[in-house]
Amino acid sequence: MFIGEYTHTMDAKRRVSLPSPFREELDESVVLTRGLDSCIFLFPEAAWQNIADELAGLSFGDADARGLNRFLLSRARKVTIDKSGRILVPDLLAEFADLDKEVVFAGVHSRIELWGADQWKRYSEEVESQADLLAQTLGDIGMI
Amino acid sequence: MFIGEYTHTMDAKRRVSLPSPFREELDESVVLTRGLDSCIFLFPEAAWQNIADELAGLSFGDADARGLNRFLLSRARKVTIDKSGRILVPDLLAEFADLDKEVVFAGVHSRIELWGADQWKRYSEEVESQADLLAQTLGDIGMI
DNA sequence: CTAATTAAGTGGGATAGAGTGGGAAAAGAA
DNA sequence: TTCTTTTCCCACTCTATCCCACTTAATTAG
Repeated sequence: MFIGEYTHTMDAKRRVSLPSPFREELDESVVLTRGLDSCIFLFPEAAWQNIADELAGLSFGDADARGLNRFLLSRARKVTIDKSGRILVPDLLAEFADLDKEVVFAGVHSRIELWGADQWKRYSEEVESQADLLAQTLGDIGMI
Repeated sequence: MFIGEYTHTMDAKRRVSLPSPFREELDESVVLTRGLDSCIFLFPEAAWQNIADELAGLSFGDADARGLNRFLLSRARKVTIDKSGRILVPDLLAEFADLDKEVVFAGVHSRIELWGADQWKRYSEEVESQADLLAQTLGDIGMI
């Protein structure tokens, strides 16, 4: 379970350090894939395996299922964590999420999301502006 | 298990490099055959053997089974990976999948699919346009 | 409290390997 | 033979990867 928000810089070689609190829960490789709202999802390898298994269970004969399998699997990448705790962001994904220097790591349940700093800021503001909806949800889950 | 999308160029001799992450999981030869949705399926030799066995087990009297057999088996070709990690795409298959310069390799579970860049782009957009089905499935498989 | 030590985050250089193109030898086809 | 296709080899470019070093912050020792 990943929580917290960290900002790190991606260098010219598209390397970024993983926040050290997250690193402790990860093995030597992780899976990156396209998420929703132009962010990247990062899964521990084991968690990804579960997702892949679910997908494999969809019918091969069904054209929609084939499409989803292609869509979700092809956009994923397994990347290894180097000796100094960094990953190399594949350029297709960096482009998709519009990452440049500043990368925000956000822990969300079983996954970590990678956002470009600008997009993250804009998205956060948008969510905060829907304060009453937020309050409603917090109430529903018994947090306040 | 193959994941990821890679674009490589096929030269005038119809040679294409296999993406190096895939190469690690392959022996010196692979099997190419006609796939569904006008792409080429690439299987590791061992996996192909299982598929061929499965197909052989299908009822011979069933017209659909015979059709599928012919479709998948008749144009299957075993090709060897050369010293620099390339394969030579048989021209019948290249023609079938309408490959020209840009070839997209898509890892989908136990197989790798080869697409012409244009067809891949068109197909991806089509899948992406089904946003509600996509969101539904993401939820179902526990990705979000 | 200060000095020494460790770990985290960042940057750069060097090397090995991936991806690509082309030429020449070898094998078939006409 | 002659022409084409395949196979093998070499070479070039670019990028990923490895290794080392610097900085800052946090931790520990004296």
